[in-house]
Amino acid sequence: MDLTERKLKILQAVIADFVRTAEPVGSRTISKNYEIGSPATIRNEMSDLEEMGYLTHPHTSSGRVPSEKAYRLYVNEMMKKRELSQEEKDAIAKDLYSNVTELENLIERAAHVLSEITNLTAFALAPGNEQDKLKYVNLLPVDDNTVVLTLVSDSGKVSNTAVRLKKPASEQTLRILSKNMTYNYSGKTLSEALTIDIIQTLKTDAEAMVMFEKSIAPSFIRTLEDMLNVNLYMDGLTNIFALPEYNDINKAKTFFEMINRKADITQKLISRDEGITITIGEENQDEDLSDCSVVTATYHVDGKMVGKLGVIGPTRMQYDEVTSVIEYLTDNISKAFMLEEGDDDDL
Amino acid sequence: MDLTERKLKILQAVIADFVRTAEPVGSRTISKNYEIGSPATIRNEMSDLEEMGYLTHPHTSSGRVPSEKAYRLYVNEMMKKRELSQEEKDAIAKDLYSNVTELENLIERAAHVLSEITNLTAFALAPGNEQDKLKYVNLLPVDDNTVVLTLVSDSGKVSNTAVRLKKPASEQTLRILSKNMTYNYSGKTLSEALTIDIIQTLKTDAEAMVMFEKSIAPSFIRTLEDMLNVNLYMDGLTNIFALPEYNDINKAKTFFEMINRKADITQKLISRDEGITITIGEENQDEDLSDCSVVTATYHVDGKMVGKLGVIGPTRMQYDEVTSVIEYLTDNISKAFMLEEGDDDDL
DNA sequence: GTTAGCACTCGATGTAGATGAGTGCTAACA
DNA sequence: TGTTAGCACTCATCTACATCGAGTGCTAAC
Repeated sequence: MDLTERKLKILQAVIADFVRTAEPVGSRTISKNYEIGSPATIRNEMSDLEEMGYLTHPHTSSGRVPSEKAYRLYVNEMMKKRELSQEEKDAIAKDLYSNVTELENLIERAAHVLSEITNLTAFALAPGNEQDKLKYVNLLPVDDNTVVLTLVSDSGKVSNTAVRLKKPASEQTLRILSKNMTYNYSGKTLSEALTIDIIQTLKTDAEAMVMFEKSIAPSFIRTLEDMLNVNLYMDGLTNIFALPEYNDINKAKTFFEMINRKADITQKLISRDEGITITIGEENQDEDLSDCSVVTATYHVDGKMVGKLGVIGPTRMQYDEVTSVIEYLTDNISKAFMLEEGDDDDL
Repeated sequence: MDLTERKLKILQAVIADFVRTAEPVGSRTISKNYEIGSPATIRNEMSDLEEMGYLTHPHTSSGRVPSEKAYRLYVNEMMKKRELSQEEKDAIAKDLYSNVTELENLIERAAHVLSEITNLTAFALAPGNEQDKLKYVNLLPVDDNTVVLTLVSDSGKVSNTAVRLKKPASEQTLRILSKNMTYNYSGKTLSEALTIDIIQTLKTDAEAMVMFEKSIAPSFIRTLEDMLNVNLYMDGLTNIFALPEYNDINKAKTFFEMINRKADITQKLISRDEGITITIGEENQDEDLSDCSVVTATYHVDGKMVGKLGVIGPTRMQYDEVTSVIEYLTDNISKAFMLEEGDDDDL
């Protein structure tokens, strides 16, 4: 079956309506608000669209809801870039630079502004020491339940962390892990290290794998972040309470619990690609994010990526607006960093 | 009317039951579980207790709920100190010191452990540069809507913050405010400055007062905190979802919004007295906290207060347990700091 | 290919009655 | 005089049932 012009028009209408109201959209509504045809015609088309996987049906007698496939299509093909008006831009910039004294502060502010405009949960990743490389990784057993994780970086940063193990580890397991970690991590930049998933390489040794996942990894990530001096800011957390999809207390709870695992989020964000990324629902690796969409953008200094800005919200979000605002904000941040770099001489 | 032995016993029973179940307690329940007398007798006594303000009555045909006055009485007079068993202490200590490498980290960990044990929201205030004093405070107008807030401390720290005003300010207002702030803040330590409420002294000038409250104060507090390097950690935020009092989405929302205004909380906590403090419901200055209780304790180094640890929860909380755990944790933190001080020579 | 018409589905809403936990009051009892 | 049994009354909660209406799918006519 083909996605005819009219089908696209209807799909767009359903998405637009559903994004606005969060209620399943019926054929009458669309027939009334758009000049497409009678309810019956639209019903037929919607039925086709459902067959093609773009719409779903909460129950027999309810309207249609866009599927993730529909959002993906919309984002890839149908979404027009929403140009911000000069007034909007001015308002955002004004907001962004108010109360801002330092760059670090600007990042935090950007998350704030972003969450206010989009009414979603915004996050920002402040720049870290991206160039620094890991030189040495070691696990030293102290007693049955404790090991010391040592990291040394090229720039000379040293970190020793005592890690309590959930279960006692054999010396052999520790040797394997230590060797494996050194092999995989040394020579990598700190941020690269955060993105590497060494679980794969441990598959041969279940014990080592479990130990790494449960005991070592959290401390390791935390230490890397500290060394990177990566800072994650979040804002607009409570915005989700205004969304009907989180009216259920359990949904809200799950969301907050997910958000609270900061470390996870940082890892996820860091590993994202350059530029604007839109990840919809199940496209997210993380199960907890499977009914959320995440939009991120990077900001740069000297052409190097240094940080991220983004939002998390329900798959039903105003992708066009969100994208535009994030883009405008990251542009501004990049610009601000450039100015700052120039300013350095003057100070 | 007198608080007879029996009345106290009944009150204690109501509190114990209500803390456990969050349901209004009826006369039959108490009659069954405690050897006090028949339901009718207990009803009569409860009626008296209500008249005296210790119990309330959600509606005619429901059981009794302790009032804040009852909790206050309980905390002051009836509560026995709950001694932690050696096992409990060991478990807490084990938990506290796991994954801990630095003192800063210990504080964060303490908040974590505290929230896990109490199932409430815990916070911890990490030590800052308490001795440093404010030397100079100034407001410099830049344009109608912007002023630069300058703070200089004894130790030479300087901070310039551009503050956007909600409303344009007359030069006169700025002069008044600037003078007032200098007068009130200079010579004070940074943490003292955080506790001073200069709103009082501005009452004569409504415009200055509003401007201070809405525009200046947030930046001022923030800057002070930065200079102090005070860090507020929170943990167990999502614990409230398990509490029946927050089953209502709006309640949860209000709670999170309150918690998110970190600055406010810091201010409130810093201004708290030494030792263990229990603030119940309306006793809290902040309206948003009016159905919460806050328990805090200080930890010390060299006899000087350096930080705080505490929980926020519904007025219905296990005050005895919470108090014991917080006390044990702050003792441990103080001890750890002492050791660290001693260790310095070795490193 | 489009549309009007109609039967059907199913969640949402509203109402009435039953249930039960709990109170307050009265009168009898120790 | 304090305690208790008994009883009428209150009120939130639950269940069953009817109703409503938004929306669909299908058929037949245009």
